[in-house]
Amino acid sequence: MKKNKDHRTCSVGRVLEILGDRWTFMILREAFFGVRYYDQFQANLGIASNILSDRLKSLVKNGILNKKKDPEDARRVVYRFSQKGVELYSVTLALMRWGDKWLSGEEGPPLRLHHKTCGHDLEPMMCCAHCREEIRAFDVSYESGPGQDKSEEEEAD
Amino acid sequence: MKKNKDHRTCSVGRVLEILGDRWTFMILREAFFGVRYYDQFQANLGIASNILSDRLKSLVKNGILNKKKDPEDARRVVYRFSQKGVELYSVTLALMRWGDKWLSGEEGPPLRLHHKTCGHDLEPMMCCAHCREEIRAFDVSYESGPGQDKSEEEEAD
DNA sequence: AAAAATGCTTGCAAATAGCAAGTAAAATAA
DNA sequence: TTATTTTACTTGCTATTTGCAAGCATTTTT
Repeated sequence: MKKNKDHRTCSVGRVLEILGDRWTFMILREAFFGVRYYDQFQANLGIASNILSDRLKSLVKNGILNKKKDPEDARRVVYRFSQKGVELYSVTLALMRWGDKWLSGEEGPPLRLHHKTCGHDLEPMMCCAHCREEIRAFDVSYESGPGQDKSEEEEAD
Repeated sequence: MKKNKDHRTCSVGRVLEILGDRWTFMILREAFFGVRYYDQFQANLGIASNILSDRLKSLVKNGILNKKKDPEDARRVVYRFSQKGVELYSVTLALMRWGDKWLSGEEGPPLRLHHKTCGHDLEPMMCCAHCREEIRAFDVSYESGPGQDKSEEEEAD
């Protein structure tokens, strides 16, 4: 991808530079389902091995996955989430929830989630940490934060 | 992308078939910031015009954006979110929140969000709609749902 | 009537992904 | 102890996708 101008800098652009391709997030999804080894990723996803290798390297480089030798079998390499990586779970849930609602056919969603914490079926929801109300797009306004690049800033439209 | 085997079918794979490329989600981010016209998307993102055209078509085809002529200027085409599309806001927030936390430098996040509903700064959080607790990966368990493809189902690992 | 704005399309070059084969290190089987 | 298999890759080539520059058809402004 050409480096985008990302005029109105926000973190979404930065994240998508790491995760915004056709495979990276699928790899993470597998990892959230417990996959840890190269051959499992390959078998479950049907991804070309050079691409898988490249994406795993990128995820490790970006501190999302940690790579280490399996102490039980030195041929094996174990890929595990770092704290940074495991916190992408909210993105996974947001994607899954939207897909369950809008892309499932008559049959309903392919997977059911259960919230062990409260014992109920899990319906993930993006809420305000302060008031715990569900967040809708038109309830949010934006101001430039401390990390905004002033040289590129412009009026709201 | 080669059609992936998506062995353990879940909605994330379906969603990423629509949104999982280098540009589609950036286009949606711009739309969440109020962009409605072709030339604005192009100027803000620096995307090639053939690719932008292709992605907008795909978003319209998938019912995420609606396309209509601007009644005030017949040259202009207005792209607006459908309900299906606007509900991708939770994904946008999840990405932004993670990027703010993990990819901002010393300076802090580039954008500050304000929750008009409660009047406080917005810290988006993925929570359980039932108990309103924050969801963490290891608090969730999975069962196959009604839409699971039985022919491909396998034991948990 | 001519020029400019807008939203595209087209053709070609460059970058990226996919496929099949090969390799190196470690484990297991003969 | 050697041969075979497993695992995690790499390499070289082909196919697909993206980027760039130019062009085009409406509609609006001058």
